[in-house]
Amino acid sequence: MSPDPATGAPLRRIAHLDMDAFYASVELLRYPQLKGLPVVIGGGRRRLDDALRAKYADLPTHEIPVAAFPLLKDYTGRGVITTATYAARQFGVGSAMGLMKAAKLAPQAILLPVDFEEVRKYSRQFKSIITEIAPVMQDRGVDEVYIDFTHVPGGQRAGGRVLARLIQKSIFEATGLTCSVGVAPNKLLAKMASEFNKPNGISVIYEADVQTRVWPLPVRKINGIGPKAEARLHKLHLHTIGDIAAQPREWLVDNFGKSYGAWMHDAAWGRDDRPVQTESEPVSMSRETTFERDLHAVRDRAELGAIFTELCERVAGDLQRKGYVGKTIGVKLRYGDFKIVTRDQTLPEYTADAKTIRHTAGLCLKRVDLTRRFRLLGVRVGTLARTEDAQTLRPEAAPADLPLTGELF
DNA sequence: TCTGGGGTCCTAGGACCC
DNA sequence: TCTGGGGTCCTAGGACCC
Repeated sequence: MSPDPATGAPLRRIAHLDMDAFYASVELLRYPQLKGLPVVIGGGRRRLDDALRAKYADLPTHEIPVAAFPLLKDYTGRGVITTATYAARQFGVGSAMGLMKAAKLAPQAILLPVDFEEVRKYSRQFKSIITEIAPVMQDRGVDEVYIDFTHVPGGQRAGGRVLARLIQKSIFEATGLTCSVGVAPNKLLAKMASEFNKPNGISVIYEADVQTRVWPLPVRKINGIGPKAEARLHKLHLHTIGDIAAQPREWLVDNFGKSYGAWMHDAAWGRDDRPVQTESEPVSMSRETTFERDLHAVRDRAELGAIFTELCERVAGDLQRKGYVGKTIGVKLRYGDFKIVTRDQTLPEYTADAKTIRHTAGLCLKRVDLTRRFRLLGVRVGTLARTEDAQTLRPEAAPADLPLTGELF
């Protein structure tokens, strides 16, 4: 089953590779004594492990006694789980779950904060191993990629399984990290397939497998069907992907709209011709923060002003470091009831200047209801261009000498 | 003591232009 | 003189993903 017997052209073979419990696995490299134990990564506001590292500064990290690690039950504050080890998942905890809720389910689990530096280091490393073997790779965040196997030597052997194993093995030998791979005719199916055999597994599927291996799955397994669409499908008595595939396209279009309905029909039939894209330009950059307690624009003005300024400075720093400027400045608030509002404003010129961003974001803030307490504040810059391509607003041409710190309005 | 942070894409209405 | 159509930009919200 390598090339198409009719045309002789190679079969399209797309892989999706997903690092297993990536953030947690990276920590286990540093603390191998925690292997097999329930470990949860997340939070990070209280750096419980700072104390740990300070206390055992004279010991290599792998010799720190297990009993010394911070436990989930001792955590207080807002935050969610980024990743849980498979041992921790046994307790019913997993990604995106609130830490306080998780603490009730797995009080004895060890809790470590996210170490972005370390995670990014391993992310770069595993991706460069992949591109050395198979150059057509698309980034999908820190721990996932799509890879086009179609024209890679050996990419057709056993439907891609041989190449998948080579990549898996190369990553493990270089880093000690495992991953799961799905190989399929397209990205949509590859993404599903990579979940079939986790962790450290490989799953190969063909077009002809859609009926037997994909149709029995719940609708949520389609990447792009989230909780809202799932609920609507359930109301229409559609529970499996096969249930969707059995509906006429027009019926789906009538119920879900021209674009989403048609896409859903294609997805249920395993059809997807999106290319693996090796390059992409960012659309926006943002920074946001959730406060330890809900804040009020008037009563907590000084604190909010400082946070606001810092968010603007960080976005500006991100833009400058990465060589971008933007034209649309916006703010985001999340109220105590979790309702989100956004306001934005487009400038006549591009900028990456903290003061200009701060001033414009401040104008946006004036347009939202600030009488209610809120839990999150964010600053966003969109409509980006590379600095060297853009006609930018020079900082000294920005509205001068406005109160830019400690002042929200 | 529910519910992070950084993104993308889509929709939809109004402004504005030809 | 009774109501064109297309196109683009801007803004706000929402779904979804990792």
